[in-house]
Amino acid sequence: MSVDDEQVAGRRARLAALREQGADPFCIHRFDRTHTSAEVATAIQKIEAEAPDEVNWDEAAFATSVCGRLMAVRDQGKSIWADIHDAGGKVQLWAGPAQMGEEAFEEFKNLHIGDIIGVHGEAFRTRRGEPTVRIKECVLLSKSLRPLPEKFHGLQDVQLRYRRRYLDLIVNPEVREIFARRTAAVKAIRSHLDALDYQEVTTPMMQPLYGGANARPFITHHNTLDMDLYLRIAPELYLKRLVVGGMERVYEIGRVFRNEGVDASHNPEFTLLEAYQAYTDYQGMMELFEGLVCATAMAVNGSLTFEYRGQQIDLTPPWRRVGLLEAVREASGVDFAESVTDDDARAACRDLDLGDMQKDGWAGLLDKTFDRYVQPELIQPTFVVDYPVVVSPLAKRLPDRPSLAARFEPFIGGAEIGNAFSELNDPDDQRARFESQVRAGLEGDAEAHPLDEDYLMAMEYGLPPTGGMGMGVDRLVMLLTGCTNLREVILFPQMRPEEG
RNA sequence: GUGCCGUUAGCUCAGGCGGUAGAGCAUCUGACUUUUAAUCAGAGGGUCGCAGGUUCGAGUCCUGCACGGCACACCA
Repeated sequence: MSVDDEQVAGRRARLAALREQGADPFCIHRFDRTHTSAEVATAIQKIEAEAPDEVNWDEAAFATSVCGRLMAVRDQGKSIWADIHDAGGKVQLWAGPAQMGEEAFEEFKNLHIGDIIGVHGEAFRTRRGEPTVRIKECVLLSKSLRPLPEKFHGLQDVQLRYRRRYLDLIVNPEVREIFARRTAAVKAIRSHLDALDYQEVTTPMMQPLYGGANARPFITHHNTLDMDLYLRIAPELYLKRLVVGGMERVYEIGRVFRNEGVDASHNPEFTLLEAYQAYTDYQGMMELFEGLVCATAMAVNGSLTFEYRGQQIDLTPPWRRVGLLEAVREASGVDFAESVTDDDARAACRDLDLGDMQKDGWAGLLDKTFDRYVQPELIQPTFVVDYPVVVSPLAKRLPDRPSLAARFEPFIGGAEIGNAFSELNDPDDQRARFESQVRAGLEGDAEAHPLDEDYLMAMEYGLPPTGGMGMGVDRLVMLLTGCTNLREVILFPQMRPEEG
């Protein structure tokens, strides 16, 4: 018999005995708690604060009902100390035969670590200073049939932590803390935009045509409509339709799906914020970005400075702005503005450490050079501005340099955390850009945009000048919480099945 | 995709040169009325990731596979 069977069998035997006695814990529907663990501690402090002298807890103990998961038992024979954990923390319990009766005391000894219990009793503070509930009555609310991971080291196995996140949350308090901070971040993003009169909307996740980013989509099928649909790679094109419709400030926080590799900074589904504001441009989006990230940092860390991978980062605006081509020229010595053709660019890059360049054109080499020589140095928050139009199919041209787009990407700690631009609103130019994307697709670019006639029609009705931005929420949370793997900030990251 | 590393009890980890597998927590039994990683005494618990190979003998050496971690590559 394996140890698993042995421990599970012991717990099941106990459950069977309870059912035999007509005390099936799974038949209990509710428990009316009067205090959470945190509220017990607060109530005790309040009594102490109001007492003129030291509190006599023999008299001052107050009635309470608490509940949670049994996580530790310190059995001393006629006196048992135990801890239960609830959402906000833990509270100590004290069980003795005099308070709860011999029979109930013996029943208490039959509990297993992991059981969910409810307790009626009296709260006091022990001589050692621990807020404690002296048990008068204990109710088993749910039987835990499997042994929990070890209490001291917690759950370390990374696979188990992600595959059974509930165990990770039960035994690793710092994990609960990270997700609490993630929730605070999303809340801060929402209230920042709400305060600026942005309207939160939801747009289709299943789209007949995908767009708004360069990525390969997931394909699904609708049976009764008998049509393939794409899981969205971005909400962009729908949000801009709403701006055409007169919603001047809109945003969406939601999941997008990109059919690409999985690693420490990529999960196939992730949370993206996109916001659009009519009558502003990418300069306006820079201010929005600074405000959003600072508000989020305050919510997550209570500060505009934080440490990431040993580097001290300061988010105080205004952030540095550098031109993409200028930054690349300074870091690598190659001026892409002087190269016109793909061959020119390859020749200019021949001395750089870029690996195989055969398959790269001008834009690909620019991208590679930036990634290799510029991006790792962008530790302090930096807006990299003015991207080539050829890699920005939805962005407006700069009036004085029409080969460049009014677009920027913000970098923090060497990581790209978003993308923003003045939205292209010339439907003829947009059609030409789509057509060149379609050509790129035919030439083998799996991530090129398809042509979206319906979107072009919307634009022909008139899109006001508009600034738009997107921000990777998971990546921002990762930075602000000091996590170096995206999976640490996603509750259920995508994993391969364990067996073949 | 490539390289390196990992996979041993429910959990956390040891296992020197190849000789029938160990500890702590958890579980079970006993002692103990202020403990908080409680303590003390004892017991049970293993297809050593999977499949082959070498060998008299494999947790250990070799090959393949699976899953994961890190780095690089790809990707935005």
